[in-house]
Amino acid sequence: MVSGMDDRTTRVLRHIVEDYIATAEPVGSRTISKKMGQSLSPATIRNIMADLEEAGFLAQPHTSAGRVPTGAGFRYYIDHLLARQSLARGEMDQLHRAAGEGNGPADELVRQVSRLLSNLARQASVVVVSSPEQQVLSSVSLMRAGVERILLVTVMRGGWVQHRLIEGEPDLTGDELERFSAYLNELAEGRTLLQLRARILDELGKEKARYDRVMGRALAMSARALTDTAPGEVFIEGRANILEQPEFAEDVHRLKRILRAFEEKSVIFRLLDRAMVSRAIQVSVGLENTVEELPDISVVASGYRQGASSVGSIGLIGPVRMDYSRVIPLVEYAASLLTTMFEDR
Amino acid sequence: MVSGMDDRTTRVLRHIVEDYIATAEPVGSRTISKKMGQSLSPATIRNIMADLEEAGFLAQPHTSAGRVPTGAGFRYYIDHLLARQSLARGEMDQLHRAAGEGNGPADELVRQVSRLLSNLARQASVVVVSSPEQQVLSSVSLMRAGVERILLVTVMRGGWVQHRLIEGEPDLTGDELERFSAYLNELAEGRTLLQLRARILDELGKEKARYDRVMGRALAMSARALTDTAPGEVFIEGRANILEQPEFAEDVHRLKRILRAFEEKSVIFRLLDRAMVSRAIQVSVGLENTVEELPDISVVASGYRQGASSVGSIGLIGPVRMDYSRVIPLVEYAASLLTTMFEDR
DNA sequence: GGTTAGCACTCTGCTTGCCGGAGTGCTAAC
DNA sequence: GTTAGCACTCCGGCAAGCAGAGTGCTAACC
Repeated sequence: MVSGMDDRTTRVLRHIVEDYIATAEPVGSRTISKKMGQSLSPATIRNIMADLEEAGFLAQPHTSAGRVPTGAGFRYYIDHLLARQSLARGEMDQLHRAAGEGNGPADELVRQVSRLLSNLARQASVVVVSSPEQQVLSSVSLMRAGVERILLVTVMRGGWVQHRLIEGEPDLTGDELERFSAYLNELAEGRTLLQLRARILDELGKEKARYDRVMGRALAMSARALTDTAPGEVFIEGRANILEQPEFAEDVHRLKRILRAFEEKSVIFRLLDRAMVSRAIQVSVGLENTVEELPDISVVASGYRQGASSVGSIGLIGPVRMDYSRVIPLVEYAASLLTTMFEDR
Repeated sequence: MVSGMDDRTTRVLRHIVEDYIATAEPVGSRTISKKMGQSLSPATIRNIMADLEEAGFLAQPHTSAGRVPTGAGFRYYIDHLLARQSLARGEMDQLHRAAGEGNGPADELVRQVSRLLSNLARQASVVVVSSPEQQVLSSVSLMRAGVERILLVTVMRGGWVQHRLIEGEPDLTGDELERFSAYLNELAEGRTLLQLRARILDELGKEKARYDRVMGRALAMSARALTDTAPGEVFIEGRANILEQPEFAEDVHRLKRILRAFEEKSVIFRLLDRAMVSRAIQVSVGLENTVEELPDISVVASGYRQGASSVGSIGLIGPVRMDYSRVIPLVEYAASLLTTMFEDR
């Protein structure tokens, strides 16, 4: 039945969804009839609407209101009926420029792009960066950070920087730190964080035999620091855009739920993780998304890569009633932009 | 006139403000009469209220509503009538524990404390960290960060870590980087970022004479990197608490304004900078605060120090109707906690 | 002379009832 | 299969009415 809808029916569905996206109001048969050039009368449209409602694509808020697309309606629209708008030249340029301005470390880059994406789409934008464990190291350094405190700084190939504090470690001299940093760098050469850890543990066995006390201690300490894994990062920009959407502006409760979610990294991770693994853009509509607390929002997200491996994803979070035809190309472009930016890093 | 208010009048004002803080509703003469143990009849209270209104401390939303404190009313209350609640043992412990958990670099510490402060106060919490230029360096390191990219990492005494990317610099060998890092560290010893910059420029002259090309280039590069100053940081936690307050939950426009402000670092800086320089806690009520876009919010903030110098401030942002008796000690305690935490770093 | 009881007055918020508009579903005719 | 016509439903807005809360004023009280 679903796949068996005839062309006319799907055209009606498309118009309903698009009108609803534009107005946020239930749409009636009259409106659609006009929109379709009066080739069909309102009465006919009503019949078709009844069919669509039966099939689960539309719903009526109450007897004599117009129809509103259901989650399934949106889903069908996105999968089969969506006519993508191509990006305006200007928007592409803006995004490019934003990426250019993010010329600090990787997080700056990502933040700039996210911020602009959020502005262009008038939605809240989210970027997640997966834990960099699988990424290849560019360099490592041990730095003094106060009394009995040492900072282990790791820089990944893409430009991600992390630091972990090692506390309560009796002071090493500057020389020793330098010597050991150099040594660590050798070990790290071309390896991922994970591999480095293994390598260190390996080395630790040998080193012990060689009775170099300082080296031994330093190795043990690094191994320890590299064990508590950093969880990855989340950047959210344009939260205020949420209020641009009438569905949130009116309902304080929903608003509170979504703002709370923004404060929980783990929730955001769960929302975007599907996009992270897949290569194509992901659109989760309402109940489909994996987070029980937020059954009434949509997430449009796409992973970005560095070389062959996915390192994170970028996307938009908003009401189910989103302008997908515009928003999907935007997110795709932003993701591909990040991918190319990371390419030559 | 202001200072000439008799005891009875100020007691009435106090009760009105406190009742209003508790209920967010205009308060009437009857309520106050009861609250004061019926020692005065509602009619008398009404006379006093009329006086207070004339003096500018109260206002009436409309003829037959109760009274609401004005900004001036709150100000007077805070300055003269406030009975501070002492913190509950449990709250102090919680804050302590949060500080203990923030055992990563300084930003972790600050973020944890801010987050808990926000929870305890049920308001949005903000921390600003002033630009670390004036802080004393603990160590410096140059790290490879990809092709023709070098990362300059600086660690301050308090545990603040910064990194700047230097781009388009022809590659130095690992050895050269290490050698130069060591050299930079020597120069940095006990100096602030600002002083280091001066020292480098100084050295640059001499070095040129010595014809060490690598050192010269490295010095020039570092000087360049240290010139574009990082602006300091802002952490905001508990945004969702804003919605706990009826004054914001009802008025979408105000809500939007404040959420937008949260996305602009510079606005937050302006809001908290008075607290940063002063040593005592600062309470700005409504129109008093320096940011035109937000005339109807209050900021309670206090600077925290590291040793003798102020390095930032922590505070709460919320409606003018805040529970100051509770919130002021909380902020004070949080600030002093940060100060002591940074003491032994 | 300050304090208070009493009272008329005002304003809000809630409820009720009513009406027009929008939209539907059904039926019968095309 | 399509459509015109019509009865029906529901919402939103508006006005009227009413109870409740609170005030200001006046006159009496201690």
